Amino acid sequence: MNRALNGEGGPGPRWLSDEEQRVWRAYLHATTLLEDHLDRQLQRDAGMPHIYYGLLVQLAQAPRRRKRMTELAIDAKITRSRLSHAIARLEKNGWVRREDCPSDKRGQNAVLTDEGFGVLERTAPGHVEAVRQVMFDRLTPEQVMQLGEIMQLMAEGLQPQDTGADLPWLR
Amino acid sequence: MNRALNGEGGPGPRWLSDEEQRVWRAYLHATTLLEDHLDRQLQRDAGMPHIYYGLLVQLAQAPRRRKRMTELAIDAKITRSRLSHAIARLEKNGWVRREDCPSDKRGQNAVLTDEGFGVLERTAPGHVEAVRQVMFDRLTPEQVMQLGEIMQLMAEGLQPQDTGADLPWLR
DNA sequence: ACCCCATCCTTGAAAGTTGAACTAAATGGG
DNA sequence: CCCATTTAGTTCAACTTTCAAGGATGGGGT
Repeated sequence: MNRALNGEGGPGPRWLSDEEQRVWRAYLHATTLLEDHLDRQLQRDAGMPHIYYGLLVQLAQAPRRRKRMTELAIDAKITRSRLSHAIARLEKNGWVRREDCPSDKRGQNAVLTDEGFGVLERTAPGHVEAVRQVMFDRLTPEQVMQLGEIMQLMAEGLQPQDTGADLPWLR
Repeated sequence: MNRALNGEGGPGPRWLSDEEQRVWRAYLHATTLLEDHLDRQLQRDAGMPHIYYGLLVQLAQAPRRRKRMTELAIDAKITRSRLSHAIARLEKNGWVRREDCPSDKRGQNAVLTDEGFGVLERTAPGHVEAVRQVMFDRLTPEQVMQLGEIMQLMAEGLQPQDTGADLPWLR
């Protein structure tokens, strides 16, 4: 990441060009500021961090406002462990409750309560406005499209996948 | 964020269009996957999370490999409190040490040790490679340029600034 | 000199996250 | 039917982050 660290003469790492460094820094700068901004906005207006809010949104969109824990974890891109803690907290708030899964006795459903839905109804407009102010009100429609494509491409390189090393069926 | 939450008839919140929702989700998806990816990569290869690595990079780039705590906190976009804890941890690792600021007895400099610099030398290539694989190897030069501009614009809407409310000189 | 207040940084407790270990239940081949 | 394996979810300990409070120094006005 830093040219000053380059001190050898081999084929060496492919350092970033000045332009690439500039873009990478802009990316880090913007994404961290935005995440901090949304975390504060939601902590203030909804009493929970962004990721917890996202869990409620997922549940609100799910059929019958409920979802299996593992599925929810995958959709929200968090570990099952983290989800366990998060749901425990949301349960204390009365916004979510747990429910045994009828078809699989190991399973749990997280269910959005009416109170939880109410919180979303009250806070979603402010949240959307915050997102809009930072992203969509500042970009041209063309840039929005470009951003969508770029993020799509980056995500494709990050799909939870094997590293390619040490796969049993390759040994 | 969710049309299903819209239940009133007033002027109402400006919900996101389908296209905007798609882009927003792609953004969240890609940025969280990337941050997780880099955190794991660095935790594995360098024994610290991405943000701590960033602190070492800042110090490596600073004159005499040292920086005032507050300045470092601002550059790394974290609170002073968080920085205090982080530097304490890096100090335990022997990668950073604290130094009283000669000109201001309240001040502290964080100084990158030779060991800390060594860690960077060893791990920077792998980190750059990780960044490259996800971002620069997957985007066209034009997309890289577009991303830079977009991130620049978004950051401008997020500069640590007043909310516009309760400014003393407006009362 | 003195006082007031801003700035610099740290601290401690509470909240959140992580990764590994663990329990329970489902699954599938002998 | 049995046992080994896999899957679902929780729990524990270690670590990180946040928030509010606090101690110390600097600086400007009087």
